[in-house]
Order: sequence, then structure tokens, then C-alpha cells
Amino acid sequence: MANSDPVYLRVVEDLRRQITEGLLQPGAPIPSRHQITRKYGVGETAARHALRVLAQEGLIIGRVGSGHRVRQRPDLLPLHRAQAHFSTDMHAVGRRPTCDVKTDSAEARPDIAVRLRIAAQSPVTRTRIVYRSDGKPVQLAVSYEPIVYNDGTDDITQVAHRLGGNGLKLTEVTEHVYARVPQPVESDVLDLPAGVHVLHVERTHWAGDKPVETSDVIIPCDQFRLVYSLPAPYGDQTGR
Amino acid sequence: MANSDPVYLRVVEDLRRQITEGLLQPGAPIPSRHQITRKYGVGETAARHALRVLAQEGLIIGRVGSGHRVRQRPDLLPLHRAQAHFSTDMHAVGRRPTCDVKTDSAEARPDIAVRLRIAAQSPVTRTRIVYRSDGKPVQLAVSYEPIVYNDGTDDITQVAHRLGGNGLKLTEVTEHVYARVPQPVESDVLDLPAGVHVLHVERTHWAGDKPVETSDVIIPCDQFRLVYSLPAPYGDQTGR
DNA sequence: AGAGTAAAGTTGGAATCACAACTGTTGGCC
DNA sequence: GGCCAACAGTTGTGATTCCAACTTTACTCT
Repeated sequence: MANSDPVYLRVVEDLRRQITEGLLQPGAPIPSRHQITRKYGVGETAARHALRVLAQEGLIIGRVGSGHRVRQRPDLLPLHRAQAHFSTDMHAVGRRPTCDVKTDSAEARPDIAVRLRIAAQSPVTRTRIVYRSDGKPVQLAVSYEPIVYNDGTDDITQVAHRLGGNGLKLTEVTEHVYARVPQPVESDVLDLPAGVHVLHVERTHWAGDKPVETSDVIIPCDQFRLVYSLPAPYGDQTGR
Repeated sequence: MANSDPVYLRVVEDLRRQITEGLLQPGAPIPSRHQITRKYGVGETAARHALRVLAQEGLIIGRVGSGHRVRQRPDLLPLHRAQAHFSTDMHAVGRRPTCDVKTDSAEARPDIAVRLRIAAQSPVTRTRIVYRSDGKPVQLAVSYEPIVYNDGTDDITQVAHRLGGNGLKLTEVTEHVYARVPQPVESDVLDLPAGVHVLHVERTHWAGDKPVETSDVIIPCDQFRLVYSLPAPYGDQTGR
């Protein structure tokens, strides 16, 4: 049974156990390929594969010439979605937030049209934002709003204020959250290590039952976590 | 430049492009290792590595003897976190939800103690839940509450009702969401294909400023997405 | 002693070969 | 026609070998 398991798994499981149990502290060196072949009596292929798997899991990090070490796992920075103020969250941990904003016009893609409840290929204002922390890009966002609402203000970070000024009263925000593999562009811009996934948040602002703006926010899984605060939902619960 | 890129990346990028652009539809066969070595003029190692990367990304799935195919990407089922009713969400899409519940006592781990604001190793009631859809495990949850609240009711799915009956008025739920690689136990129980990440939700129920229950919910990224509905947060915004 | 260089060790990429387990197909036999 | 066995193809795993690029250490020379 355990005998027929792949050899490299034995190595993976032993090292993983040592890391998660704290026997190997963050920063501690991991045995090299050669040392693994000797210590565990496996081939070089198995040793290399084991190291790759652990690196993929984010437990260790390798540098050419210097070896593998147990990865420092900085706490995932919380992003408070109720406010959704990137700059507030960054200031709270002493980072210097900035962002690039580019606005243009485009035709709504089918999925965007569905989210905005408009006809496909309707004109929309598209805003691309690159959020930076201490100069490094750490988040991406693309926002779409029906072009009728746009009044030329190009600071999308104040979208709600602007929309409010247009006589629309925003009542609700919905967010759909899932994780996926980054697209090449995304891992390029965000400089993601191999294997790191991204959180994809599809956010829509509502005025009553009308969607007025929707955006896709791309967040690296290895740096951030989302924090939601909700009212306790059990008051009017009628049972399951 | 692009010339010095690893060879296997050329293969990965070309196949990934064909998949994301729709040239290779879900279910379509991917060239085998041998075919890749011939078509791209690379060695077997590079071909194998490219296929592994794509499988790891969840774009393709391989079966021994049968080959790799473009993965069917079923729509992600929405989980409405405001209610957090697994059964409701499942019924909505015609699935038959069930769950196994096991309750015991334990000492609070350090992280759990912090979340519950109690001393480490305090006694807690631990509840493990396996949620199933049509019999297959699709979600895991472990819930902890200080043992003082427990009255022997073992149906954790009604935790709020029970806690309410104990004179505690639940006011708020916070959820911390991040994605990570599944632990071996998790990918085993949930039968996750290689490369699929999980969403980890750390949920805490609050009565005023006192945490009364906290839980870890493990959700496969390839089947579900989380849906949050929040009040528009801009009314009392004082600017950035 | 200090600076610069050489050597040893490490990772990441790559080629080639091998084998067990499995799948799908094909062809022969009843 | 229908059933079964053999076969070719494929994946997953593994060994072995090599090399380029890099880091760290140790040593030599000034």
C-alpha cells in the first residue's frame, strides 16, 4: 500500500511534516538534491520532484546557487471588502499605496453585458487600474460602466461618489469570489512566482435592482486575504 | 530574449493560448508526449514538463492510457455566504445535499484560541462536518466553540439557533477568505484532481464584541465560488 | 590584512532511456 | 455477428547524465 506509493511522495511527506510541525523553522535550509538522494535513498529525479512539489505548495523557496529554504510566510494582508479601500488597508500596515488608472471606451464583452444587464457590445467606459504597494504592482482591476453614466471624471477610485453625483443612489455591492490560475499577462505584471493562484473578485455596484458598475479585481493569493463582515443572518431564518 | 526562455515554456504557452482562445474546446485531445517532441522539436523531458504544468494549472487533465484532454470547466456553483446555507444552495441547482457531523472535545490550538479570544488549550467543542452533494464530499468544515456554550445539541448546522437559545444574541459574522494548496487529507477526502486549490474560509460568529464560534471551511476552487452581498459602503465615507 | 579569484556546491533546465499500469483498437476465433 | 486476446499507444514514475547560471566558501596573491 504505502509501499507502492511514488518514492518522491515519501520525501515530500516527511519534509512537509517537519515544516508544518515546526521542526524546520522559516528560513531553515532544506537538504539539497544530493543530500536527499543519500538521506532517503532515492534517485535524483525523485529528489528534484519532491523539492518542486514543496516549492509549488509554497512551503519552501529555492534560489539557484544557494539552495532551498523554508519560506517565510508573511501574514496574508487583509483586504476589507466592506470598505474596499485599497489605500486604507495598505496604510494600516505601513505600505505606500499608489495606483495607475487608464480609462477608455470599449464594447461590452458578453459576460460584462450580462453583469450590467445591457445588450452585448453596448458602449462602456472601461477603466484599468494597477494598484501598487511601495511601487510594486500587487493588484489589478478592470472596471466597466455603461457609458451613459460617465461624465469624464477619470478617477475610478471615486466611482461611487461620481455615480452618486449623477443622481444614482448606490444601495448594494455583490462580490463573486473564486480562485484560478493567473493568465500570463497577470503573472507577468504582478510578478507572480510559479504556482501562485489569484483570487478573482467580480464586483458589481447596484442602485436598487439596476447594476451601474462592475469590475474584475485580481488579487495574488500569496499576499492577501479577503475579509468580509456580514450581519448575522439567522434572525428571520425559517429553518432548513 | 524569448530565445533564452526555457523550451518547455514555448510548448506551455502555445497550448495554453489554443485552449484559452477556444481553438481547443473542452474535451479535445492534447498531443501526447511523443507527438509534442516531434511537433515542437523538444525532448521528452520538456514535453512531459509542459503537460505537467498545464495539468497543474487545471487546464487539461490526463488519464493513464488514454491521454490528456482539455478539461471541462463546469460553471462554478455560487455559495451565498450571507445565508451560508449549504443545503439551500445545493437544492437550488438540483443537487441532493447531505452532511456528516461528528462532535468531540478538544483543546484550542493557538490560532483558534486567538480567534475565540480565549486562553490557548482551553477546552472547546470541536465539530467536523463533511458536506456531500449527491453523496460525494464537496466541502469540509471544522467548527470550534468554547465548551461553556455547548448544551449537547450536536447539530452544528443549527449552531446559531442553539447559541441564541443560550441567551447569546448573534450580531455579526466575519469571514476571512484565502486560497491555498489543499493538505493531503483534504485532497484525499474531497477527491481533488492535482493542481486544484481550495478556498479556505475562516468564519467567526460574534455576539457583540465577543466571538462565540469560529470555523474553518474548505471549499474546492474548481466547483464553487463565494457570493457576498454587502450594503453600499459609501454613504458615510469621509474621503480617502 | 585585504582584495580578488578559484573551487565547490546548488538549482533549474534538458535529453535519453526504461518500465508498470492502463486504454482503445484491431483482428482472429468461435 | 459477437466475444476475447493481443497489441500499440499513453501516462506516471523513475534513473542517469549533462550543462549553464548562480552563490558561498576558501584560498592565493599582493
